[in-house]
Amino acid sequence: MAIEKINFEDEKVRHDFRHTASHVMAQAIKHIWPEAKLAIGPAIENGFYYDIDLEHRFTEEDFPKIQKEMKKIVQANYPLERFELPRAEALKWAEEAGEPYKVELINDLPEDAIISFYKQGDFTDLCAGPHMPSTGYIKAFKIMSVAGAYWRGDSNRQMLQRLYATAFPSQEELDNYVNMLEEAKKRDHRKIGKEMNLFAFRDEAPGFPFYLPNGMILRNALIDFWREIHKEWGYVEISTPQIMKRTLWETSGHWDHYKENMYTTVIDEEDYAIKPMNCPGSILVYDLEPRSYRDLPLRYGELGLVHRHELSGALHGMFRVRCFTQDDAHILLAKEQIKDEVTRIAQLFDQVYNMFGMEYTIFLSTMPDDHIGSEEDWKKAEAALADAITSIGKEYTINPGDGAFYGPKLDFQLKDSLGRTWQCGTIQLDYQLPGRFNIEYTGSDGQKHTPVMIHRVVFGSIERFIGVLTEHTAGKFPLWLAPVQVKLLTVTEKFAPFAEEVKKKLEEKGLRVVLDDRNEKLGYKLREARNMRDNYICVIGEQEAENKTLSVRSSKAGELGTMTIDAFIEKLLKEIADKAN
RNA sequence: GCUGGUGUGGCUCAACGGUAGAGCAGCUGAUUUGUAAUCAGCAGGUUGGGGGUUCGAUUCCCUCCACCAGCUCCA
Repeated sequence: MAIEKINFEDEKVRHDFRHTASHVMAQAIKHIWPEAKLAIGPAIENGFYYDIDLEHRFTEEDFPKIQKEMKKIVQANYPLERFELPRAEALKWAEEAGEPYKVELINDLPEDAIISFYKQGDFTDLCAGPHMPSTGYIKAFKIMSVAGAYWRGDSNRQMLQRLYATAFPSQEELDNYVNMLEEAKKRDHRKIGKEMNLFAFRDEAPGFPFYLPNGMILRNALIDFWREIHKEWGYVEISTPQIMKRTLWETSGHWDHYKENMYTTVIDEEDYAIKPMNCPGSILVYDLEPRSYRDLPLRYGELGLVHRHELSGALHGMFRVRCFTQDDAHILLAKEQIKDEVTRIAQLFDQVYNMFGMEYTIFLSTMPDDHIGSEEDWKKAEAALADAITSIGKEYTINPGDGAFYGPKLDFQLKDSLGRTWQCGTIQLDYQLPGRFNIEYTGSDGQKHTPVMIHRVVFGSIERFIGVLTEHTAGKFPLWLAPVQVKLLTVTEKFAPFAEEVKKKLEEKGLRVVLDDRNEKLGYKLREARNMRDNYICVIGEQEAENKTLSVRSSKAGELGTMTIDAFIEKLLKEIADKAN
């Protein structure tokens, strides 16, 4: 069977290709361990996997053996033959093949379903398809890892083991992919955070980050910017308590719906909870005085520190922590104002994300099955969100039924420099909370009305955003965020006095400068500064001291040659003012 | 929380039943150096915590903790 050229750019082709590869892996496994019970083997974003029972425990040592067998199957170039069976016969097949998971899958198919199989050589698998015409297409593949997974994604059901792998039409493409993974590993924010002294974790506080001096500079710069831009867009800033009474959380519904994730305490024999979300606090502030339609929309910004008891296995550096600061805002407004307000928020988001040089995609999550409120209100709200996005010329993808029980939402996924995506911003409409707290405003008609609430975050959380930025920039932060903006290196100790002078001059302009005048060779100090990703490195020696200049090197642009101190300052101040990447 | 893996000085790693070793970082001394590691010396560890097996445990077993890869969940 001839192998034709395929268009791997096409998502559908990629899917069929990797789906076929998963069958090749399954066949190889059955060759080596005929007793292995197969569950499912779908194509995923960067490859494919197959879930298998725990009878034979796979380890990395098995990978070469499986890959060798896969190679044989690929070389045999078996055609993939599709055939269909009626339900009873399909069940008989699965039982005779000794595949209990397949039996369950067939049983769960609708009565009238067409049950299809794919056969390649001596291996047949239940599968909807489609596939490549033959196994020979799978030129390059690699088993990546083995991990646990629940049967049918249900944590109450038995554990299976999942073999992750990837496949490409050529060895070169596989190599590129593996290189990308290595690059991603080098950018791991946990590693960079340690190297650059940004943040730390300790066994004494799992999931609770410590900010180190350098990380604090970055964090504060980010927060200063956040305050600036929110002031521009008409927000006022508030701060609400960390700990509030149980009764409040009962009113808000968190005590019923979110208790597992809440830290609680007892004060004077009364139950209290540490806030997992900021919204009830904002409501209490709103409710301090009577409100008029003239006050709306009322935009309460809050850098709220929240605590959530996340499962220990879910913790992941700064991406997933147990206490974090949301760059939150709660906007109280009239129903009619939703579209305009969401448009404004989306514009603010756009401004922020563009500034960091990050592209993003928007998802609209619609009404879930367990929703509250009328279907009509939901439809209107979803339409308002959708309109807001199209009105600023953006597109969105619908995630059906993925909204929160209290309202639909827009999620903003940022794309980093390696093409990975991160959920950061979200805009959630909430029809529920204002009613639960009985807050209202007086309309122009003199009647009382219940406002709608919008919850929204731009960064998501300061912690996650710092993690994303670290990986996006590989630690070479934009100058305005960089902990060390300028590192001065003396060639010998003789030039320390001039270096001190330079340092003072730069610091007077508000620049963050570190002077390294240790008695070490220049190459040594330079290497250290580069490893620390210090933004601008200036060498100060005989030449420079004599001419009052600096020899400048940028971590992003490389050697910049010699320039006067004033020219250097001007360049940096402009870069900071522009918030350039 | 579940499955699997890992845990050795500040960092990166070695030894794997028989008194724990290296490089870097640190300290001291010499060197005064021009764009990615100058040389020498010194110091630093009850091998994550607890328990067990053994004449003897970093090594084997149990348990707890933390981390890593996933699952589930999510900012």
